[in-house]
Amino acid sequence: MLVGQNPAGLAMLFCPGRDLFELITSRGPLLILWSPRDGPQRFYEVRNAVEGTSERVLSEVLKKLCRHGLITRHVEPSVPPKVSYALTGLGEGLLGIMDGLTGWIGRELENVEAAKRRYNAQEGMA
Amino acid sequence: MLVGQNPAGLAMLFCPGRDLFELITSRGPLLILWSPRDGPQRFYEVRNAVEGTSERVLSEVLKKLCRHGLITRHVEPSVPPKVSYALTGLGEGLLGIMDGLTGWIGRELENVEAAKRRYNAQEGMA
DNA sequence: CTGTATCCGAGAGGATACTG
DNA sequence: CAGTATCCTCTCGGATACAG
Repeated sequence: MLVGQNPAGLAMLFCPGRDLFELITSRGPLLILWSPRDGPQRFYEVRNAVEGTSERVLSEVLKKLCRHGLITRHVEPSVPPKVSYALTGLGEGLLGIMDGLTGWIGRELENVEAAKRRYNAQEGMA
Repeated sequence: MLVGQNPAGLAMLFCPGRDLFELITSRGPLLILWSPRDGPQRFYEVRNAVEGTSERVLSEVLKKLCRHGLITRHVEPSVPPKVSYALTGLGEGLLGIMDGLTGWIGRELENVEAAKRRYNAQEGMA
């Protein structure tokens, strides 16, 4: 089920791409994906960069991102082990798209806030 | 807190725009926003279009979308009442941006799936 | 028809401790 | 250093019943 009579292009989204869509739009992944944007990062670097995400979630998400081919995981067999994560082309592409969204938010935020104020004002009288 | 040392442009996102971002990326809103894309829709029309979202969530989300100025709510004072929801310019703009994302998913989905298969294959041996 | 109120279960995600 | 395991809370979202 889920979205039957909706415009095409959406239907496409909510079946095969559903999984991917949810990955992208959940809280953790975006934040984490942003982290290695300027070059590969070690586990603890990502953790510090994101700050506010537990290690449990972090490793979980990193695994997911790997599995979807958005980042790569490189292990250097030494003691202590060094593991670094880097964006793939796919991941970069996604970030590019998300820039569209963050850009839109940046541009329109003021309008949205204005709308909120108007809405609240209306509520006040009525 | 939340994202301190991250690249600029992100910081912008995760403070004032945070609220808006979360609205956009939660499950209900997107689906619901898509519904009145081809013209105003009544409450039950939206409900039928989305199918899989409870009335509780639906009315809640519609209210939020209203408050953020993404849709308008028009009440026709009759018995029984007729209420219709329509996209605003702001809402249309957002949908336009989201098309970017759905488009990307559409184009790259195959690559993502391929990456998954590769990942799983590697896991098999190792 | 258009909602609001109430209840409830599943799952996301945080904190902490421990292992290779 | 790089995780995994465990526990636990808290919010999201579904189902249902009822009101204007």
